[in-house]
This record gives sequence, structure tokens and C-alpha cells, in this order.
Amino acid sequence: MVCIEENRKNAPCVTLGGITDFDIGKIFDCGQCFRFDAVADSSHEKEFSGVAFGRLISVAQDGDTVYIYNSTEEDFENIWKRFLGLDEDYGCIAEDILSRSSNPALRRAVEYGRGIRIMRQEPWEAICSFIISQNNNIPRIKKIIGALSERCGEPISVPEEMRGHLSPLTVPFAFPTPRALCELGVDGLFELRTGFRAKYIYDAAVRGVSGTLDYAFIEGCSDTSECVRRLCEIKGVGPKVASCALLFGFGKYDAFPIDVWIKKVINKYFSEGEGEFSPDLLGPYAGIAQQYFFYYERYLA
DNA sequence: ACGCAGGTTCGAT
DNA sequence: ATCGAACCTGCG
Repeated sequence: MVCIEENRKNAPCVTLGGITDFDIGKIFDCGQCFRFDAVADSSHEKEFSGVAFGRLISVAQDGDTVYIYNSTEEDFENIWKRFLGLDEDYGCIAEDILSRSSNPALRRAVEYGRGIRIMRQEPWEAICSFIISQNNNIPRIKKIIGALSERCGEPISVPEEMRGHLSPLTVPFAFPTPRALCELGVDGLFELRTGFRAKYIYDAAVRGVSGTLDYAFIEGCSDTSECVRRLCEIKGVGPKVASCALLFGFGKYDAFPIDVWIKKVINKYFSEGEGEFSPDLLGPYAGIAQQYFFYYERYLA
């Protein structure tokens, strides 16, 4: 018994049924994305709101039903489907990963991380976000990115119907363009509490504006280690940051970021056995395996 | 309170 | 080539 008046107040919403291997709690809390936060008083089991591609949405989930609020069908097809990794069959991907190695820890990690999806965020935002992430903690990373967006990103209108679907941490501003960050300058970036990363962000922004970055090449290049080398030309971008940007922003599923947690994983589970560990062992979805391992090591225990 | 955080650079061997 | 320190800041 749903009253029409009440319905009319609802935000436009795309509803998806029968979604498996998909858990927004894991997807938004596994550290790949810094602009989505939990909606506290949601009417759904879980709900996260945030900004991407210059748009504001919330993603909610009850069991295998997923809701995208403030999205049209068209935006879902063109943007959010890929953004949320809903265009991939994670059953097959997990199977492929497991077929590469009989390592028992790998099996446990895949099991534990079931529901994680690798997001496909905007490349520029991913590069910048992971520059900011270095030697930093997640709450502060989010704070800095929010501040940057509020300071020089395009404002986004928030429909009245989205009330109740928003985290207080969601700031309705698009991620700044390279040009906007350039205009801010190193000093402006420093004032936004980016610390020693200010000059790195600035260098990335300058390259973004001048076209030195060449996204098209990276998008089209199937040699991921060559992509890493290209991104490492940016000051403040090393192999870890480059790999994160490639994995979470460019959809390069074989990019394999090695951070402190993954180092632990390699030492703990891959130390015995002849030869050095290599991501290549894990196949074309090594980066996704990496994310399962990361989540397992970081959040279990 | 005070070490530490999903790294990278820079200078010293 | 390899190895440590230093790096901004504010959260836990």
C-alpha cells in the first residue's frame, strides 16, 4: 500500500535485482575509493553516498537487490555500471584467480573478500587521490579530497529528494579538474593541508593540463608495466601509486599495487616455494587477487 | 599524549 | 645500485 504522494517525493532510482558477488560495504570500505561514505540513517541494510563523474548518487543494498539513487537508467548504463564493476562476472574472475595457484591463503582471501568489486573511477581523480594517499590515513585522505573538491570543484545540485540518502561527509562538488588545481598552485594546495604532497599534486595537474600525461596511450596500452613507467614520470608517483591508479582508475586488472599489507602477505604466504613471488603467477586478474589479499590481511583479525 | 599512516624522494654510502 | 631518513598533518 504505497501512497502516490510519497512516491513522488522519492529520488529517481535504478533498481537491480539478483546481484551476486556484490557487497557495497566491502566495495566502499576496502580503501579503493575516497569519496563515498556510509549513510547513517538509511532505510536499507547498507547505503553509501558520494560523488563521481560530476554527479551525486547514493548506492543502497538489501541482500541481492541494489538501488542507485539519483541516477537515470541512462547514467547507470553509461557510468555507474562500470564504476561499480557491475559489467564483470566476478564468479568467473574468482575462478580464474583460483585456477592459477593452489595457495591456501589465496583461497581463504577470495572467500573472505567475496563481494568486493574493483571500481572504475575517473583516471585523473584516481591518480590524484592515490598521490594524496601516500604515507597518510584514510580519514585524512578523504578530508583532503573533500576540501579540494569544495574549494575548486564544480558545485553539484542536491535534489530535495536526496535528503535521507546522504552522508554528512558527502560534499556536493565534483573532483577538481587539473586546470583548477593548477590555478590553486603549490601554495594553495599546501594551505589545504596536503603537506609535502602539494608539489606532487601540482606536478600531476601541470602534466594534466599540458597533455604530458597522455591518457589515451595508457588507456590503449596493454603492457601494464609500461603504463606504470609512464605514470611514474609524475613527481610523487611511484610504483604503488601508479598501480593503484591503473587498477582503480583505468581498469587494468593486472596492475598489482604492493603496499605494506601486501608485503606482509607475500612474506607470510609466499615465502617458501622456489623462486621469488611474482604477480604474474596470479594471471590477468592479479590486481583483483591483490585486493582480495589486501582486504583479508587488513580487515580480518 | 605521541606514534603512525595503503610511499616517494633525496642524499649518503 | 642499495639503504635509510625525512616528509606534512591530524587521527586513534
